[in-house]
Formats: sequence, structure tokens, C-alpha cells
Amino acid sequence: MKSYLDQGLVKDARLVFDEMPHRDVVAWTAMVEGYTSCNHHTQSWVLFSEMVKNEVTPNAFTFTSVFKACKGMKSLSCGALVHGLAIKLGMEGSIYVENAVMDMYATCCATMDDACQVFRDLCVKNAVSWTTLITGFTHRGDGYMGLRVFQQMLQEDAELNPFSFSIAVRACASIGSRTSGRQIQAAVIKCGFESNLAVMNSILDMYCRFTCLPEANQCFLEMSEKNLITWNTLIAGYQRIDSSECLYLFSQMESQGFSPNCFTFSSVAAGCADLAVLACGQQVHGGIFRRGFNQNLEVTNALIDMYAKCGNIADSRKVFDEMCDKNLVSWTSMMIGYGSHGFGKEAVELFDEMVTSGIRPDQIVFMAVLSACSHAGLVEEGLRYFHTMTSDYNVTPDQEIYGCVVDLLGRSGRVAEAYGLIQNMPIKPNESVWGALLGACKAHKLPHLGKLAATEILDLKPNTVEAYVLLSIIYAADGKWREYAKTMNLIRGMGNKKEAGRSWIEVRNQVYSFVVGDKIGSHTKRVYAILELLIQHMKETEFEPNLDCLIHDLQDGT
DNA sequence: CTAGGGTTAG
Repeated sequence: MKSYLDQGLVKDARLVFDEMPHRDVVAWTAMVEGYTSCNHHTQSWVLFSEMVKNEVTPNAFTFTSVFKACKGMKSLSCGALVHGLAIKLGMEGSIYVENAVMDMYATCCATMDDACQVFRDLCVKNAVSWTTLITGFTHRGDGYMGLRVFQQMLQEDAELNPFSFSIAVRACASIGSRTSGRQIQAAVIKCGFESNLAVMNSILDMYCRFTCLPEANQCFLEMSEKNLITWNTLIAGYQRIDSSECLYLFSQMESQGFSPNCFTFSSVAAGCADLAVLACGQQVHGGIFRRGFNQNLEVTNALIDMYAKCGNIADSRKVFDEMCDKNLVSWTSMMIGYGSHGFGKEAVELFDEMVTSGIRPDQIVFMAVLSACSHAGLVEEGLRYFHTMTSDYNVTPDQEIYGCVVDLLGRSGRVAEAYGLIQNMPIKPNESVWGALLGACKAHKLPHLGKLAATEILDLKPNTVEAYVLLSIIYAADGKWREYAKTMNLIRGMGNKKEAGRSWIEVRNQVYSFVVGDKIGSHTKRVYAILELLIQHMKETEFEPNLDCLIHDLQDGT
């Protein structure tokens, strides 16, 4: 059985198990453990129940495996049931069992209270007990407590090993504490763990998350040993910072003989999405297909987003339709794609289809459908979803959702209603909610309300250039040139310039990038000729061109 | 037949 299990041949191991005339605890346990180690948690649980039914008494080995299965199933009820049985059978003396119980409670419970209780009651703690507790806090997003337990571990002179350092580094990364991060890196060197791959990979990840590029690069270069995870960490890190560098690293990695896996492709596809490079994205998709990763959930989700952001919504849908199983992220990515392409109706239909298929919506998918409604002018549909999110789905609207609804109302000209919504919010509106209102005031020429919104933004976040810029446009449109000049002077004096909104398009392996009013580049004349044509079209279809944006040109005297 | 760590997606 063991030799089959070592090769991952669970079915063959089970055949041997079934043929055994007599099965003792060890045989049962080997099989239970075999299932958990292959991530077949439910089967492990079923076999354990059969074992108990057959009146075979589980031992410490059995319990550690079955707690791991409960952890895998995220089932607190199963875990608590087994814990009761373990106490009844006097397993509390085993540190292995106790650590497994702790781990189970840490992952299955809503709070860390039960895990902490087990930890406090331990007669003897070992290094695993400490790291299990730190991991519990850190993996649920409480890096502060994770670090505090790590500090306590240092104070109590517990044995330090690579495991404790890698999770402590992870905790620093999650709370963004550069100081603690550097201190722990120093301790890693002092303890002689700088040659440990997992520790160094987590330090590399930390510096990438801090956007400390010199440190990240140095760490990468100085690592004596690198594996696939090292490369994946660096590539994922650069994807968040500089996607073109991410693609370059991908080619470097391949030329150094490393074969990319699902993690690599997820990051690289996301990088192509950021850069909106369709041809490159298609090549990456080809690589994914060749290696048989085209059914991996994370990879395909990244592809949906990639095609949508590269302007090819049809292929997004194709990838989406070809998926065997979809999760919430798949549906959301598709809806965001539809929304940004102006297909509000399709996004709404997809939302309903998703709910019918039994997936429970969360805040982000509501944001996707609301923003799709907003951009497609589906105001009533949007408002209906906004109301059902609390009444039918028990999802609490956050700042971003309120921002979407303010935008939904504001875009369609119902600015007073949008303001009313802000006034009745159960939480204090943040600058992005006010920003949505300010945008609506600019579009619908409401200088008074616009000034109020801008004041709120500047109270919450002083020196927000974007607010001043919008305000100046509102003044200009209102003919308040004195106020306009004052605001412009303020903007000039601020120094922290608002970065210009930039667009780019890839045509035949060449990326063309431009900002509003750009006069650089060899194609300028043709671009402006097309623009003239479009304006002519707009006028013919009785669209009133918005001339507010021409302020900047007037200033230049053009 | 035992436990704990490092990289992906909206």
C-alpha cells in the first residue's frame, strides 16, 4: 500500500486494502493517511467513519491524519466530533495530535480562539506548535498577531527553524512592515538559514510586495539555489509592478531551462492583460494549451481577463464557455469584461445565470454588474441589483459599491438622487464615493454641488490633484474664470502632478502610446484626420460634442 | 502510518 501511495496511486492502494483478510489499525491508518495526502479529504473521512464502525480503535497516527482531512474539508463539525473522540481515548498526551487539532481549529473556525485555547493548554510546546499558531493567524490575514506570536516565540527561547522564519516573513509582507521584515532577514542570516530555499523565496516575495526593487533584485541574484517557485515569485512580483519586465523575466526563465507551470502562466497572462498586448497574449495562450494547462481554473480565469483587456471579448467568452468548472472569479472576470466593453445587457444576463447555477455572489461581483449597468445606462436594472444585494443575498455594500451606485445615478443625470444616497449612507463616505459625485457634477454642469463634493474630497485627502482638476473644469464650464485661474494656480503650486491618462494600442508588433492632445509621433496627422471624421459623424447623428476638454488647448493658444 | 513554511486569478 505504501509503495502505491508514494507514487500517488491511491486506487491501487485501495485495491490492496480491500483484499486484505485482516486489517489492523496500521492498515486502516495507512489508507486514511493515503487519502489525505492525495487531497481526497472526503474519502479519508468516509474511511475513518467505517474504521470506527468496524470497532477498530484509532491511534495517534490515525487522529493526526483525520484532523488533516477535517482541515481539508474545512468542516468544523467533523473536526470537533473527532476532537471529542480523541479526548475520550486519552490522546491529549500526544503532541502530534494536539498540533493537528490546533491546525484544524485554526483553519475551520471563524476566530483563532479555539486554536489559542489548545495552544495554552499544551503541557509541552514544540517548534511545530508555535509555527502552527503563527500560520493560523497569518493565513487568515492577521499578520500583526502572527508577528506577535513570533516575538513571543523568540522571548521564550523556542527552537528556531526555517519554518518559523518563512511564516514570519510572510506576516511582515502581509502587514507591509518593512522594519520587521529587515530585522527578520537579519535574524535569518544570523541563524544561517539564508541558504534555505523556502525562506529565501518568502523574503524575495516580501520585497516584491513592498515594491523594494533593489532589495528584491539583490535577493534574487544572491540566491545560490533557485527553483521554479523562485522564478514564479519574481515574475508574479514584477507583474504587479512592471508587466513588461514580467514578460522579459518569463523569457529569461525559459532560456535558463526552467519549465513554466500554472502559477507562471497565471502571472504572465495577467502581465499581457496589463499591457493589452493581444498578439503576445495569444502566444502565451498557445503555450498554455501545449502544456495542457487550459483546464486549470486560475490560468483560464487569467485568460478571460487577458482577452477582455486586449479588446477581444469574443475570445474571452470562448475561454469562459470551454471551462469545465467555473468559480466566482470566472463569472466576475467575464462580467467585468462585458462591462468595460459596454455590453451591460450581457453582464446582467450572466449575473442571473450565475445565480441560477448556484454560485453565491459577493461584493466584487456586485461591483462588476453595477459598473456594467452604469456604463450601459441600465439605471433601473442597476438599482434593482443594488437593492437585492442586501435583501436577497446578505451582501453588505462597501465604499466601492456605493461609489458604483453614485456613478450609476450620476452618469444618467440623477445627481440629486446620488447626493441623497451619499447623505443616507450607513458608513462615512470616502473620497472615491465623493469622487463619483464630483464626476457627475462635471458631466452635468452642477457647479455648487461639485464644489461641495470637491471640498469633501480635499477634507478627507488634502492635495488630491484630481479633485482640483475636475473643479477647474467645472469653473471653466460655468464661466467662472477668476475661480478657474485660482484653481489652476493651486494645481501648479502643488508639484505633485497628476499623471496623464495614457492609452496605447498594439499594431503589428509595435505599441503606440498617446495622451490627450498628443502631437508627437509620425501618425499624428492621420489620427487627427480620423478624429475629424468621427466628430463629423457625431454631429450628423445629433450628438453634441463636449467642448469642456478644449480648455487646455485654449491655454496653449491653439 | 505522524504535524508546520515559500509562488497564481476577478
